[in-house]
Amino acid sequence: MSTIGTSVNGPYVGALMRFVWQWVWERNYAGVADAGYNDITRAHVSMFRYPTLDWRRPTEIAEQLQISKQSVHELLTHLEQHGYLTREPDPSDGRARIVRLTTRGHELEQTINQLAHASELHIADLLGDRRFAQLRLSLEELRSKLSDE
Amino acid sequence: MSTIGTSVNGPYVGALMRFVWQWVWERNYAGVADAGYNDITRAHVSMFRYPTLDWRRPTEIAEQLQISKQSVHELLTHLEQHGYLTREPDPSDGRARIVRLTTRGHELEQTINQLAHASELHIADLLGDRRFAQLRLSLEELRSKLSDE
DNA sequence: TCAGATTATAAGGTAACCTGACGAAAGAGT
DNA sequence: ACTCTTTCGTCAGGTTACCTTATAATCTGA
Repeated sequence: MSTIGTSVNGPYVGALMRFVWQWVWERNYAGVADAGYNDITRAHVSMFRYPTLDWRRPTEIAEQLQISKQSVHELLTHLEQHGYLTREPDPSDGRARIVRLTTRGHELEQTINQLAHASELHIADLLGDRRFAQLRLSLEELRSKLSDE
Repeated sequence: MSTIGTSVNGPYVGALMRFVWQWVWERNYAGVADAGYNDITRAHVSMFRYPTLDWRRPTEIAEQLQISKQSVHELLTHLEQHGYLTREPDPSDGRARIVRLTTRGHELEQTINQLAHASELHIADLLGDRRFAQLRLSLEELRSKLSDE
């Protein structure tokens, strides 16, 4: 029995996207663990999905991850305790702090980015360049239109 | 700043799929809540993503949802307490039980299926029939190849 | 027949979130 | 300069959705 929901004409694209995304995510997280990062969880890894954690403020991170400031605070505390980053006072705002990645943190970030890139290449390879480009174009259009609503 | 990870040539398709899938999922779950189902959570709704919950065994459900039997047990207990299903003994196996949807459970299932279908139509509409068909074909191919690995 | 597997369930634990409240600092209006 | 409101990070405490381990009942195969 399939694990994918079905419509009249075949599986739902929503369900298919969930499946592919989960495959990528599992692969990427496993890669992080295999690289020797055994003191962080999935939630910590997903904080790195942005351009970078370096020079960012906790509140800003919370908005982009769509989780509460408190959750971000806890995740940052863990990463700080394990030597991935420090939180320094913001010279331009006495209330705020700024996240600074340590060398170890930069290495982790680079590992995560390389894994994401490798998964991307893998998918492109399975689909062929032409269809991969079409896929990305359609997905970008969906993202753009859906975020306008 | 974008909430989507970027590669050299644009956003990662993995990140884009997460975005679209989350949009669909939020919309569907909101639809369930709007239909008046306020005594169930996201976890309960996701149990209905399969063909049907009717006539299924808890262990079977656990395998397909990829969660533990205990988690399934708790979720089923909640659904049973709120009148969506009953668990009856399996005549062919004294250890096992069989999930039976009540009328209320069937109504919920139908609501969920209609919402999923509506989201599918919405996406098809945004993309146009031709590109939607291409998208589904590519996603199906990815699912098929990825699950073979 | 009886050892081993499998079913549902119980008990207890944990990760990843949440809300609400707070002091400190910033910014706006008077 | 002085309040008023907002925003920042943080603390305390709670919930949800999972998990592992264990167990009684039952089934299965040698």
